[in-house]
Amino acid sequence: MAHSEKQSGGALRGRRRKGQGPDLRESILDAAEDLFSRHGFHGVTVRQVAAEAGVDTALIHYYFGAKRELFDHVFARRAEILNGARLQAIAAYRAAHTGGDLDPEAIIRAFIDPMINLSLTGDEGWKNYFRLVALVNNTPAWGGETMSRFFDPVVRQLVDALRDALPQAEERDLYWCYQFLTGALMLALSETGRIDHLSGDLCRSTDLEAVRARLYAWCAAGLREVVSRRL
Amino acid sequence: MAHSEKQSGGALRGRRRKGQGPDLRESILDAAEDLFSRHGFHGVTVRQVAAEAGVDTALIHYYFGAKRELFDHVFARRAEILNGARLQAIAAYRAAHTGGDLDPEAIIRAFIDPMINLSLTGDEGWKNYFRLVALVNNTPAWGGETMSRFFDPVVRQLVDALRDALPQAEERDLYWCYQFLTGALMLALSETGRIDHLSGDLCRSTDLEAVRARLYAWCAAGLREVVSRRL
DNA sequence: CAGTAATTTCATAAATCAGTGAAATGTGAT
DNA sequence: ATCACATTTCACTGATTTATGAAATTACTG
Repeated sequence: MAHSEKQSGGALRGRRRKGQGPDLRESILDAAEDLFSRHGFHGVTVRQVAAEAGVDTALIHYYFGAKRELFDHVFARRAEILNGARLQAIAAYRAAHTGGDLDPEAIIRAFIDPMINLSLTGDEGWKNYFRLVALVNNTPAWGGETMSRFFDPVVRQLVDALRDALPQAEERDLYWCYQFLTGALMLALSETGRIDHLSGDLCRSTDLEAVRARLYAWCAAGLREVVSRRL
Repeated sequence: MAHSEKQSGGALRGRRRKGQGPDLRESILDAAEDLFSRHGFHGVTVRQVAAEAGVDTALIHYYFGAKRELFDHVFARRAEILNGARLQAIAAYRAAHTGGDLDPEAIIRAFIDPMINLSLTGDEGWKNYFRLVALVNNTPAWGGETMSRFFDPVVRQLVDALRDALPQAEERDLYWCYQFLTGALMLALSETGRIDHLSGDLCRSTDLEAVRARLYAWCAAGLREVVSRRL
């Protein structure tokens, strides 16, 4: 059975893959990512995933086992890349400012930019993935636990850096600010089109450069204010 | 058929209701609200709703027709109350400040407070409802359209008031700020418990007074900064 | 080419789903 | 009491779901 973790590893990957044709395993993940991100876990059937990927449903079970395992594979696939990019961005900023003061806004940029940059590559897969993360983030039943499992380490790096930049800040406030930040960021990256309709197309959900610039300002000013008010 | 709109109106309500027993129609909506808010539309079966409400599945179809119509009834039920409270809060602030300057933060409060207050009543139904709205807000497939249908009018009132308070602001920036605000607000009201776990219980998702005070500061400062930077 | 293991397809099991029609029950008016 | 109508329950259908086991196919190795 290929969906056991042992054989899904990289050692056999070279042997498993054909020289030319499309990688069906990745095609399945792409199709699942696309559909799950739009309709949620329960809104998608493995048959639909199979149809979009152009494979038989049995093949999905062969590679990934149960439907929930397929979902977990989708969620995990890009998490490492994203976390790596974020950790590197935060570390790079810290390395470049060892002696002097740390700028909270720059730290926030290091946290936000990797996501926006990945989405701006135009890779539809990343857009789907961020929609999926936003959906999970707002799923009370198991979203919090899932988010924590994959993203807590990098969030801790963010909070650590913000604490170093704002040593007078109360610990609690940093966490609350993170929650506000991620709520705004996730919704923006979902590109639901609501803002377009609401503003009469004055704003475009897909214009992530507009989001980026304003989100910097929004979060940095919000953080400063929350920290400085004694609540 | 009771699920036709004609007979669902209020005229027959008095005759339909028994003098004593529980209102099964409301029980069904409560159960559906609870389950939909936790697992999403597709994550809930009509049978589950029936079980939680303690009624037969056929009764749900009798009252509400198809499953999607049930969902729409749940979503619409509290929307009017919420919109009324928000419109009144905005209007009240405007009425109290006809001559002088308008304070953007006070306008934001008028938009945020009704939601937090309703959630703080302790009525589990309202908490479920806000979870549901947050879920819909982050549902790309049909969430944007649904949100617009129910909440656009009150959002326009918010934007109008902010424009009056900040006449020098660019129109686009007001909409972007609204999006950031609602992303943070919806996530906070979802009370997913993630912030609790992340902060080592330094923050409590359920402590909406902590959210309220910080969200005021966060949004007001963010708005000022976004508007003042020329982007 | 023969042999072996991985991959892919086929057929189907077993459970569950949304939704329906008719019967049964309750309720209020006359 | 009886009639009309609203409500509730029961029994069920047809479609669809996840998932499996076996067969067929493909790719690689010696």
